[in-house]
Amino acid sequence: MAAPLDLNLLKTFVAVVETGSLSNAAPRVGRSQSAVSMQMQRLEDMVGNQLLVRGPRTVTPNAIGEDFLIYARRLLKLSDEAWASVTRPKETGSVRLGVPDDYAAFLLPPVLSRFAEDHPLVTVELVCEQSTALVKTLAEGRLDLAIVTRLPEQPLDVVRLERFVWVASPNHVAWQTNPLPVALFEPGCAARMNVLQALGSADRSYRCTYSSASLLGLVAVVQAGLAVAGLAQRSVPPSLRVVGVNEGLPALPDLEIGILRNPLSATPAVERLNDFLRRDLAQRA
Amino acid sequence: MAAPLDLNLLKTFVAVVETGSLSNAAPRVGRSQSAVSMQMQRLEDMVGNQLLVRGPRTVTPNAIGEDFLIYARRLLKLSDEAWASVTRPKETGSVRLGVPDDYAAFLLPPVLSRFAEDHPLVTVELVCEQSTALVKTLAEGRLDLAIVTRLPEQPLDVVRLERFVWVASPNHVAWQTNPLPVALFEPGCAARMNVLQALGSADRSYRCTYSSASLLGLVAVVQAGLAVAGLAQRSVPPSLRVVGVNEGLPALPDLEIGILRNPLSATPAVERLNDFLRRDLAQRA
DNA sequence: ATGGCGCTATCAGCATATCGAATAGATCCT
DNA sequence: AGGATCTATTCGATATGCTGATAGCGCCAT
Repeated sequence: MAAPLDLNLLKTFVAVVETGSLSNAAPRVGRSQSAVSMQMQRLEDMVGNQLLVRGPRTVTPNAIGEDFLIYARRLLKLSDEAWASVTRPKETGSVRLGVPDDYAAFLLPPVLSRFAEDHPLVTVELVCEQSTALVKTLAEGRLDLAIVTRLPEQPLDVVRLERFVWVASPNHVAWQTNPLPVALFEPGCAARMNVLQALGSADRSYRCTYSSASLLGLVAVVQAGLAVAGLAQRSVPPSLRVVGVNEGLPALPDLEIGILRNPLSATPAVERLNDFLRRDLAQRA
Repeated sequence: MAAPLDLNLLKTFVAVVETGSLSNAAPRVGRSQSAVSMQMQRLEDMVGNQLLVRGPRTVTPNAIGEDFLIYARRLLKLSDEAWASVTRPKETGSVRLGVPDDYAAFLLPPVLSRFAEDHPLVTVELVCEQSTALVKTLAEGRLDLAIVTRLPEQPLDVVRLERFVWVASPNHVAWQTNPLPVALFEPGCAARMNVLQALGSADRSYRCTYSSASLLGLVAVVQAGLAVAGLAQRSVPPSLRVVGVNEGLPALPDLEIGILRNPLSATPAVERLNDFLRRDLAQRA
């Protein structure tokens, strides 16, 4: 029997093939470009065959490399399964997580998907409300964790800043109307306060044409050209366009995101999700 | 995704479980006992779980270790397949291998099985004859390789020593008969010469009650209690028992095993099998 | 034609991971 | 009690893999 393959080399090989270049694979596997280059050379030396064709702009697998790629993926997957079998978390149970609905729509799905991968036995119940309502629901003990936007003067451990932008319909110029037609989230919402504060500071007169807790309602009004609105940049759907100072609108301050924790919810599952969210949100800031 | 597993550690883990101890696994993976000890510690640290239970004389997997063992074996097998896919030898063709029939019965099957795994496209034709006959067949060009027992004064590169023992029926005491009834292989055979030489040196009178090239014939005579015989220890079937100096029989010298090569057989396939046999026979000495 | 960009390959120096040999400690057996 | 067998640990050597810098090549825009 030959020496077993080095799965780290295989992981890099897969990343190179999937990204199409050594340089782009490097951050993916947490190595420098030169390390990746040498790893691939080493792998080819070990197996005694060329696996990759280096073009001027892209790197592609040759025929042997394509065969090998299938095995590489199978081995890495099986390695993951082996990990899971031996490090299988024993945490079960539910976590009630509160989150504003714009985050539920755009920020959370990949996060929760990754958490579920690592913690297949933990159930996450999602409650979508505005941040102020979440604070209240948590205080009443009906939530374990809540992702919230910080209100002025509210003590909150901020784990992330989120850009906050004006959005308008791509086919209308609602911002040229006076007073400015604005669609706002419910009173008490940090996003609403950000908008009003900016308009107040800029001495810009406005008219509130729509007020709702619903992100989708806001998007519909803006898309119809009836108003502009302030949204977290990450929440901006493709049907709207970002506008700003070029259109004579005042700059909007960033939103500050934090995680609140119910002190009475002390299960390992809550602990895990809390840690996971903290790390993930901070990483992707 | 976690870092991929180190398959070298898994290989060691499998060897430890299969041999039942760290010390016995060490030569199997080509490492010292201390390296094996540290590897297992490292593996357990990495996965965050104990996998092995260390007893005073044996090491066994715990429940988690048994789960992991299954994955370890699958990963190592898949790694072998990946190797084969990328280093698939293109050697095809046949190799005519001559071997004495006691080796054919007991020594060769696992060897050839392993060779076939690594060289699925090579066909091995097996010719079973006594060593002296094999030497002749090879010289006539009808064999490519031959495993033979060295005759006195024969130049042969010995790759292996094989213990040679007296065998008798478990239900009879044929060795107490005078003159000693002996079943022998054909004249010219090294095993036969070993027996006669030992008896001559011990000045023990004997009677040849059976002479044959057939291992099975010898076994039948001995099993019936009609004679004793000298066999390579590895060839001794369960139906016979090993006897020796305790029964008043002279010690038998080891058999010397070597591989002969037809100089005109220079194909890559012959080369491969030759190398493979050399390595394998020497390793299991 | 030239310069800039994007990419891989290579080199030198450094950090660290792994190894073997020696030894300590524990258990078992005679 | 002594010897054998086993695992764990320590220490020093060294092999290995890494990063950062740079050379070389091809492509593209001016």
